[in-house]
Amino acid sequence: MVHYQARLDATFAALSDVTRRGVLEQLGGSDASITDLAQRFHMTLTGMKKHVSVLEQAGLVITEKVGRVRTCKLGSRRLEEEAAWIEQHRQLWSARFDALDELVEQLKRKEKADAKRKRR
Amino acid sequence: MVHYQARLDATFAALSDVTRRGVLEQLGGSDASITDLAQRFHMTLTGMKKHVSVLEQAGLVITEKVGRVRTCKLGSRRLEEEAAWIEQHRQLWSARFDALDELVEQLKRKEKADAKRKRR
DNA sequence: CATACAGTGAACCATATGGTTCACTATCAG
DNA sequence: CTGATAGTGAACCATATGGTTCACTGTATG
Repeated sequence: MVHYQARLDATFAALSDVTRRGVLEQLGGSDASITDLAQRFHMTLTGMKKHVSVLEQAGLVITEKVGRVRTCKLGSRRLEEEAAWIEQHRQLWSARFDALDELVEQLKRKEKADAKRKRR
Repeated sequence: MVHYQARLDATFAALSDVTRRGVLEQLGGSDASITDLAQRFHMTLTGMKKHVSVLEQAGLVITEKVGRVRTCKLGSRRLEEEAAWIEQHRQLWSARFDALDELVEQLKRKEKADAKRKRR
């Protein structure tokens, strides 16, 4: 569990930049090259390359270079640890303030509905 | 929704430091003064004050100074947005992997069919 | 009053971050 | 072969971060 804290550090840091969150959303739609991403976020190739490296370091993105183009796609890490950490502390909050959280209930219902839909 | 991104920035940045996550966990147990926290995390008062300020800025901690001691406790924000963001992207990840599974299944079925056809 | 204690703010330091330009390599297309 | 294209790495820059020390204010307390 030595790496656990460092990993949380890296992931939360990766997520703390609006451009990088945008890249993740973009890659959620479809894979993209560095050039694609650089254009979409109005940035130099070099700048985007750095962001992608940060995301790759955090395990959130995988890249592969074939020919001269490097293709980026979502990584295999699924933010379970981060979700768990936040959930744990959301519960702490809730316990302390003893208030019910409508949004999460909505999310849960939505999840269930999604799951149901997927199952059919 | 202009503030939305800035808030995510601030919160994820606040969570990206191991000391600050520690402080949140500590405050989950009980309220504490700056001195308490500084001692527990082997840091100067000034250093801890900065961390607390960052957490307060992100709305994760509330402080109140009475007499000469400033008491820190968990704030009213409960990480709903961050949980929602992560959950949303966990689902994206999942969706992509489901799609991949489906593709593999299709390939398998196709292979079987091909094999059958060849055998005849 | 005198002294100790809790916190604060300014200044400083080293390192990290987010971005650029520029020079370069490697690959693709004609 | 020639040019254009995609990416890379080094150097640079401004600002942010995580920490310190030091001087200071305000509050308790003997």
